[in-house]
Amino acid sequence: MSDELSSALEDYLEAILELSRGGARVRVKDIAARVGVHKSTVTAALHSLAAKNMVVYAPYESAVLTSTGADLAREIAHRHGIFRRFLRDVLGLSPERADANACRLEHAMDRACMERLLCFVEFMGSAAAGITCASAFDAYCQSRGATGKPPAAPGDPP
Amino acid sequence: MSDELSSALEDYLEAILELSRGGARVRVKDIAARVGVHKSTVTAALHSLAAKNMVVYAPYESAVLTSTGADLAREIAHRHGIFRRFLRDVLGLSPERADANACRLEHAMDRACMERLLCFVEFMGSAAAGITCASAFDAYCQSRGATGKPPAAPGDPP
DNA sequence: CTATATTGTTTGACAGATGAAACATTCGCG
DNA sequence: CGCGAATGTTTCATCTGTCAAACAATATAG
Repeated sequence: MSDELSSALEDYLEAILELSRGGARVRVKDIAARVGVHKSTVTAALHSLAAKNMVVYAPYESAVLTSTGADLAREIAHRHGIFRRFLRDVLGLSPERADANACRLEHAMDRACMERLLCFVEFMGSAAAGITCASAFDAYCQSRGATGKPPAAPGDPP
Repeated sequence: MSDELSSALEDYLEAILELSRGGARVRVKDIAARVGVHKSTVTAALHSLAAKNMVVYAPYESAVLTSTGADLAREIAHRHGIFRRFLRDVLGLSPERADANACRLEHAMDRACMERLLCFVEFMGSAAAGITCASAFDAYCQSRGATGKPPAAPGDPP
């Protein structure tokens, strides 16, 4: 009933946005593959999103984001991108790991924090800080963590 | 069956750890109050945690963390602390907002990322960077966001 | 020591997310 | 067109996490 979507539904919305970028119809099969769930789960999610006016959905037809849905999807993708940049460019993690973590973090931070984080990422990307801080951070990491790269956590992909 | 706990169970574990710091027995009522759920939900969670060997639990008795459970609880609390420091000290958010967000973020980042983030928080807290970067970041925020504090997001507590 | 207040548990209901399998539809080729 | 492959949907079952209310145990005041 609430107007807040669950993480799961946010993921579907994001997937639909990405898949619709190419212009082709958004297939249940492709959403399922992207999110990593069964097709029937996608159908259920589409019903749920339609009930919340996030997509227009009719059986056997391509799901289309409503303007509300598209706005939300863009916001989620935006959050994802901010986290990815932070993890990759500021913390220096691998793109894969940055992305995998961004996928989960994107659902957990409120708007005010996100804005501040975006500011910070941009700040660190600016000439002034980028050079000063980034290299200083790297040196700092070297000085205490041997490689500077985080030690591969047992059981985690590299 | 998996050895990974859900966010919900991680929250209970963390609550039990905090509540047991005082030395007093950990009451279902207090866990419920802290996590913000009904008492019966806590009982169910305790059964679940006991089945995963995270707590030793017998009806009407105080739940006690196993050593595995205590380790995990400490790790979660550690993550919480790292995020809180990052949000408060680096991004400059209010302690309340930092804590509220840390509560959710703590379940979403993998170990390698956390270690790197910890490094970063410590780096930013060190004399070298703390002064240089923090004040530069503040200036940067001022220059683009009017107040430097993120604009109050509609619907969010201040 | 008992009555009462406090605390904890059980039971039953429900919503959300998921998978499997049976079923239905649509698409594309010959 | 018409059949078979690909795609999508329904139905059914399960698992989590949750609450509410009835119930049970414990603790405490008198």
